[in-house]
Amino acid sequence: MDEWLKHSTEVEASWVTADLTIFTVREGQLMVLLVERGVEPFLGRPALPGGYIQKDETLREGALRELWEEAGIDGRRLHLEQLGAYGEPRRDPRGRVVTIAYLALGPDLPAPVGGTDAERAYWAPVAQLQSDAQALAFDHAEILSDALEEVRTKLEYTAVATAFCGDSFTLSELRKVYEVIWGQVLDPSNFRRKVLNTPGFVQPTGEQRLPPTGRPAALYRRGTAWLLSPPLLRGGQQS
Amino acid sequence: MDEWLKHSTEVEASWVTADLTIFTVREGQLMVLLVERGVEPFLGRPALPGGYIQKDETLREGALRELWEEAGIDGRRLHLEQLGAYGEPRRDPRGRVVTIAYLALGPDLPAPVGGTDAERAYWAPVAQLQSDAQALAFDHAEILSDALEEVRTKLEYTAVATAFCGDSFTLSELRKVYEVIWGQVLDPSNFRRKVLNTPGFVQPTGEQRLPPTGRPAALYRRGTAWLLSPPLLRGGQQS
DNA sequence: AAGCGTTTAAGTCAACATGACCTTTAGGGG
DNA sequence: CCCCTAAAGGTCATGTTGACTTAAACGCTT
Repeated sequence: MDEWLKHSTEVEASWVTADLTIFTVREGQLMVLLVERGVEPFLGRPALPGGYIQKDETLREGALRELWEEAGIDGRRLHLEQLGAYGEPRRDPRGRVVTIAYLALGPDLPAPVGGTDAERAYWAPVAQLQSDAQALAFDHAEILSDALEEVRTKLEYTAVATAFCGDSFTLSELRKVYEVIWGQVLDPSNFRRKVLNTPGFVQPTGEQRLPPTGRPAALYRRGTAWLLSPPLLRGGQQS
Repeated sequence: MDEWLKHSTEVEASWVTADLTIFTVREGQLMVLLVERGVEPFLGRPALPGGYIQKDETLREGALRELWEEAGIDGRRLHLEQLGAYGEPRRDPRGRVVTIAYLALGPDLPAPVGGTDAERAYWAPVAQLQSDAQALAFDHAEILSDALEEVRTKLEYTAVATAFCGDSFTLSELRKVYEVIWGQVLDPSNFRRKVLNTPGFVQPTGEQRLPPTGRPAALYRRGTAWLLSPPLLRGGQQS
């Protein structure tokens, strides 16, 4: 590979990893999947799941493989999108490691199983992590923060909220996703009106679901639209 | 570095590059900066400017350095944001190369000077490139397409349009940015009302500018807000 | 079976935002 | 001095929003 280096000896090979920020809504909270590191550096510290990209896989394939290896989660049914690359020269004490951060979203996911490196995988409430962000390994606190901001924004102008719901869901469940992630209560009636008036956001299945108490709720599945127009803005809704 | 590889011999080091999609508005068109490649592969083919990230620089610093080396443009005054990572295993015939794509925006920029690798740098109209996208080297057509989509969307809900204008600008100039990038004509009066009613989007300088013909236009500079609320949606404006 | 609590569903209304269109203002050039 | 042009500002019918109220449909209790 050395013959490519023409102008500078300052170029060197890097290791490329994929790290995943996996969000789900559980018990009325936004949760993120963390692993307890089983190897140095940051041994024993919580971290986002991730690992090295292999020779013949795409970045996305690598992210999916790490998700499976480290937490036993099949990511093919999750919403998975790239967040961005993080490559500060000293973000990893071992050398130059550039990580490609992925954002994954899913409905209330199964409890993760331990990974191959004897890591322990578990769901952690995001709200609680914000206070002591120092706990996370590498620059994972920054990645998590960016991921959260990304999700909050995307809720407004895409149908990404449906990724947190199952195949069919009630409007209350969908609203709960917005409320948990935005951290604000939304008016049920206005929320319903907006969602139903946004073409392609959701479509009724015709089925119903019985809540623990109260009137049955109609079920919906996600519609064909990804971009919402008009968007669902979190503005000054008070109550 | 080899002691890190525990589970697989399938991991190998990668080369990490930065590629830039630099947009500007010139002559009523959206233009992108291209270079004619001076080395193999894709010798002589147009490509986005870019090159290898060096040992001790951040990804962003590398992007800025390549911009300077390949096109003689000082990017410190440009809006520069990361687009994402592109890492298909065979995107570069020389081996595993992961590129971090950056999006740069600037006001009508000076004609670029040739780069160090005897590349010729020039502005190309984006609209014209869409037709024969095959002309670009590597996966740069895909990167360009993603960059364009990103800019179109960000115009709606951020003040990024001001990055295409100089330090002070008229509302007509700002509107022209939207019209060129969205490819649709906007009503001048309604555009003015929306921009001025969006808190922090622009602020008046008190100065005026004389157009070639017509009434003098008030000058504005960018305001303090980055996110626009309410956003400037491109919906069904007809005329 | 009548009443109650609860949740979904649907309606009301004033305030505000939007798109289409029109009028006025302020320059330069003939 | 009139005309052309572009900026600036106004009008108005139509939609959308947030706050709030009312109706419907279930289980549960009495």
